Amino acid sequence: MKMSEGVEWTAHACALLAALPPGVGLPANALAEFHALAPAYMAKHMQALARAGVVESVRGAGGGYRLAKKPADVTLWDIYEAIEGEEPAFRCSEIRQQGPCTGTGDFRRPCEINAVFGRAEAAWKAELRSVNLAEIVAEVARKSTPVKRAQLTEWLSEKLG
Amino acid sequence: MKMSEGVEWTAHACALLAALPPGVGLPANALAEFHALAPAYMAKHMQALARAGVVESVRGAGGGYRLAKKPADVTLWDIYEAIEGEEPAFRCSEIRQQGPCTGTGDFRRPCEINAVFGRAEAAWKAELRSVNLAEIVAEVARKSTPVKRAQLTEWLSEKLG
DNA sequence: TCTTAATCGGATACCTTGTGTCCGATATAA
DNA sequence: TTATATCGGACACAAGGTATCCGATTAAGA
Repeated sequence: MKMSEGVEWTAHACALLAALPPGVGLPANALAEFHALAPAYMAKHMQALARAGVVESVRGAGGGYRLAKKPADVTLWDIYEAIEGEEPAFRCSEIRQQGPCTGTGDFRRPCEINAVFGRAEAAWKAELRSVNLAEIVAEVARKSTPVKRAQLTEWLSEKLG
Repeated sequence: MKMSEGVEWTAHACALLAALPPGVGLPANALAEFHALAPAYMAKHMQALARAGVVESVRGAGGGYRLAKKPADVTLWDIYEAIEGEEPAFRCSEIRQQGPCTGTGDFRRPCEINAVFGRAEAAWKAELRSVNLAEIVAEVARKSTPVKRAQLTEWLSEKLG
């Protein structure tokens, strides 16, 4: 079971956007360049985030992507869901209702195996919902260094004009 | 992010094996037939379970697959891991170390985004490890009906000779 | 106002991974 | 010893993720 690497890409991109002043954004090209990623593919992923309402897109020169909400209101779950979609990883196809021993066909009680996987995914989702972009930005900043901070300021001033 | 349906197939197959007397097994054909699944594909998945040590295989006439441990000692996580492998769904490729703002190259502190996804997967895994086959069998039996139980007995006596 | 350049958005090709099947290897039972 | 049942891995096929390009749209500047 592999998660799309688009989740990693966009999570880092959103962390960068969350570090900018409110309302300020960056074009997809810059977001890709910041982590040395394929620009066209990053652009595709940012589209998905825009469709999901995590970011807003601004077309034309000087445009780009900016967060659609406050950093504190965007969780890693929002980003995951934007890229991977709403369907759960485990899909119960009710195979218990197939085969020679299905009896009278009364299957109103939920499938136990599906129930367990459902609880597991709920726990997973809860963990992702518990962390928002503001917290991530704060944590990343805490781990940073003066040199890196200076490089970021320099790079941003170049990109934002 | 989609989980292989082999997880669902083998989870149900193991639940069936867990309901049999200790040491007794069934061939892959029978396990597939019980839920009306593709026999060849079910056989392939059972191979993976055997490699992982969840079940034991017995070749030749009268052979098949049987649980390698007591039902209470096999969790849904064991089955998941046998089919999907050990790698986590989220793979951090350390893109934070790429790009124009990587500074001095000091990245001893873990990547925050990776850390959150790691916690989420740990919670997910813990939930799957908390349920074993004995509990599933008991729960399924509780939800069953006299008609189904009779059909199962009939079917098993035919398969086990 | 018009032109130019920048940027997003969807359509398109490619490649990896999961899905599914078949046949040979092996061991049991007769 | 033979025939049969069963596993195990090698082999095709399909789907979804990866990656790119080009047209549509909009802002900035002349």
